[in-house]
Amino acid sequence: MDERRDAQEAAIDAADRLFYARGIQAVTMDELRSETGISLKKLYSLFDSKEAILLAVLDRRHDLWTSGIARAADAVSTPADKLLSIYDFLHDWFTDGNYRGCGFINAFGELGATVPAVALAAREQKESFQRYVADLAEQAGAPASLAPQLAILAEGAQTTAAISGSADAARSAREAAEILIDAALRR
Amino acid sequence: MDERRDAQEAAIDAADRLFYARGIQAVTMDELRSETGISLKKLYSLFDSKEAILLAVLDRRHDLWTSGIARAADAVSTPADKLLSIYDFLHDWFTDGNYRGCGFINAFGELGATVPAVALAAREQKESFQRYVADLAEQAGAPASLAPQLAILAEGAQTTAAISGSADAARSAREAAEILIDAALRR
DNA sequence: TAACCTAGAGAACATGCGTTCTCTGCGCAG
DNA sequence: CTGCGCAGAGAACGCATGTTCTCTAGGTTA
Repeated sequence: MDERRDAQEAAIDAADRLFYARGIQAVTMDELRSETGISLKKLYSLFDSKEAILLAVLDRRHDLWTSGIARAADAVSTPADKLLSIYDFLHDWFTDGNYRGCGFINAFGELGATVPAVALAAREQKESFQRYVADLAEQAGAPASLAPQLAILAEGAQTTAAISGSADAARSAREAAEILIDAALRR
Repeated sequence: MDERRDAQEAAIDAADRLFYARGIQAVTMDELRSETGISLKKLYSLFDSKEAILLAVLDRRHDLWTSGIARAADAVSTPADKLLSIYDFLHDWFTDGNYRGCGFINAFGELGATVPAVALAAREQKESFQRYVADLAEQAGAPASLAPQLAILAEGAQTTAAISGSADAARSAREAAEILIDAALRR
């Protein structure tokens, strides 16, 4: 009987879409009900609270991000190319039409100060990404200073693309990353 | 009789502090009243709505940002050093204890999708910064590709510092900027 | 077939919030 | 000194929202 899981997944899916598109507090539980076709009673039997739904959404977003950059990395072979593939992944994301920034940064700005679990989820997501970049940079033989620089480029591209509405930031970040990687390996 | 202006400034000041520290929707008008000592009636005679207060807050934040980076730039002489001074300014900001990310990005994430004026204010702020960087990069004799890269580093440093709670991102961004500027001028 | 039980729908509740309304008290003119 | 007008404080309003409660319908067992 994992129709409970199915219902949870459907709710998380709809919540993710609504929260991301409009902001978390702008989405009411009633809207989530009409969007999913799941009654409020059922929603509250699947999750403890709206906050619990949000945390599940962030969890899933973390998984999607992780598998997305891993898939992009699988398409190339060297560690340096895997690092650069991050910005190609970002470019694809930016151009998908519904892009509105990093969901973790948005959630952090809106609720990070009042809901500690949200701040924690954002921190964990960013730390995990930093580790991913650091691992690849080490494999490429670069000094430890490179990884934070590349991660900052990825973060900056995300917010720049969100506010400008253009995907150009991904290209600029990739160019910058190429130069930084070159410089780090050249020495 | 510019005690009206004074009262407005005081309200904007308190609203900025509260909105920035906790998020906009987390701050009630009643809290703004008790924090400023200005009655609700008076607040609503000074501003049309809570949204109007927020827009005034963003306006002031834009002015403070602009004058802040200008002051940092005044301390050095070459265009390249002025570009690098941006990251020193960021480092000072990150270490001031109450740093919680870029106010425009936070406002954009929370309300950008539902309040068009907020999205507009964020876009204008970022465009203005991009122009500032582009002007300095041109004065330095760098190709047009440099400015977006440096702006992305600044944006990324802001979000990284916000979520990690550390000011290290400013140092990493400055190191990266030095390399990118060098590479852009060398060729 | 009948009694019981479970699960679900959505009405209801309590609270909180942006905004408005009313009443008080002070200053000033006559 | 008295009556008038105005600014301001904060109580009140109406609405929206997260959460809970009740009532119904369908299925299962004896």
